[in-house]
Amino acid sequence: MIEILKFFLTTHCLLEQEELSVALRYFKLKKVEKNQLLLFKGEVCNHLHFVNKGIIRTYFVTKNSTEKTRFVAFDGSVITALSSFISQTPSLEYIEVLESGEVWSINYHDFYLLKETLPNWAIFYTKILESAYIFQSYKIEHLMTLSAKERFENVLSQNPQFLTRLPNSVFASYLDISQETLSRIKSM
Amino acid sequence: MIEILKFFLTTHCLLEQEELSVALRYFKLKKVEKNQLLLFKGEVCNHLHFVNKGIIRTYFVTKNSTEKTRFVAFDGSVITALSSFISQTPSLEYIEVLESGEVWSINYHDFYLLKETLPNWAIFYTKILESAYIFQSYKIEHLMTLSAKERFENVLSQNPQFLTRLPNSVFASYLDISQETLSRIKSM
DNA sequence: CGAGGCCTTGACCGCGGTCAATGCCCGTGG
DNA sequence: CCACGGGCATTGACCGCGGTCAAGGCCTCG
Repeated sequence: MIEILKFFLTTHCLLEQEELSVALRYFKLKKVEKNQLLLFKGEVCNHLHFVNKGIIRTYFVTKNSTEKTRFVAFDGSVITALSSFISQTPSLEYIEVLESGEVWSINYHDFYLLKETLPNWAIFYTKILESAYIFQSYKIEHLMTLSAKERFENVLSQNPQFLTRLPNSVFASYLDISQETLSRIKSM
Repeated sequence: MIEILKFFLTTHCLLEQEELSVALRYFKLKKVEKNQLLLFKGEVCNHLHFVNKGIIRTYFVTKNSTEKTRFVAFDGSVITALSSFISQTPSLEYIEVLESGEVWSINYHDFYLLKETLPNWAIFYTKILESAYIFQSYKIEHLMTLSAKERFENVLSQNPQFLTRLPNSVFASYLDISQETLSRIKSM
C-alpha cells in the first residue's frame, strides 16, 4: 500500500533511500468516505494529502452559492488547499472526498521540518509550486480563450477520468459551465 | 537609482548587507522603450526584470490573433514569463514595454547561481512562486465568478493605475473583456 | 490643418445561463 | 418482487451579458 506513495516520492523528490524512509515516517494513512470534508472554508489548511485510492477535489462557493471546482486529484496525485497551506491563513476553499478511498497525509509542521532538514524536500516543495503555477497558467489561458466545448475537449484529452469518474455537476463546475450546457455538449 | 532595487530586495529577501551587495552585482541596468519586446513567443525566457521606471506586461495571442494580457508590472515590481523562466522552455507569451523606462535585469544562470549560494535567495524564489500562485488563484476565481463590471471594479480597487496609466485596449484584455464593453462600463 | 490612433456609441446577435418539466437509474422498504 | 422516491442527467424555451461590426468623435502630432 505504501508502495505507491514511495514510488511517487522517489520520482518527484530525488530522495536517497534513507531520506525516503525518514520522510515516510511523517505520513499517516487515513480512510476517507465520499462526501467527507477534509477541510472547511475558514480553517487553516495544515495537511497535504497524497491520494492513494479514491478522488478528492478542492472547491469554493460563489455569492449565489454555487460550487466551483478548482482542482481534482485522482489516485496517485497530491492535493491540498495550496493558498492556505502556503500562507497558513484561513482557506477560502473546501477539500472534499468525491469517491471513498484512502490518503497518506503529512501535516504542515512536519512538511516544514522536512523542508529544513532534507534539501531534496525543499526542491520537492519548489516543484509542487512550479507545477501548480503552470497548471493555473493554462487554466487562465483556457478560460480566457476557449469556448465551453473547447474547454471540455481539452480537459477530456488530458484526462478522460473527468468524464468517466465524476458526476456531471462536478465536471461542469470544473469547466466553469452549467450542468445543462455540459449535457448538451456531450450529446453532439 | 539602484536604491529602489535595493529596497525591494531587502524587504523581499531578508538578505544581509553583504549578501545584498553580492546579489546586486548580477543585475544590469537597461533602458527600455515603449513597444519594445523583451521576449518573443518561442524564445526561452532567461531574464527576470525589476521595473525601476515605466510599465511592462506579459501577454499571449489567441487563435483569432487578439492579445490577452496576463500580468502588468508597474514601477517597483518584478516581471518575467514565469512558466518559461521556470522550465527553461520556449515561452508562449511575449514581454512588452508599455511605457518607456528602465529595468534592472538578472539572467537565469546568475539567478540560479544565487539560489545555490545564498539560502535567502532560494527563499526569495520560493516567495515569488508562492505569490504568483496566489495571484493566479484569485484571477481564476474572479474569471469564474465575477461579471465584467465586477472584475473591473475589483482590479481598480486593487490598483487604480490600471485605469490611469494603461491604454483602454490593454486594460480590457487584462480583464478579458472587449474594449467596447470596458468603455461602456466606465460611462456608468 | 489633415491624418491616424484611440475611445465612444449604437445596432445586432449568439453563446451559454436559468428555469422548469421530464426521464432515468438505483436503493430502500412494504 | 415490485412500488415508490430521491438524486442526477437530459431536453426545451427563453433571455441577457457581453462580443462583433460599423460609424462617428476626439486628441495628438507632424
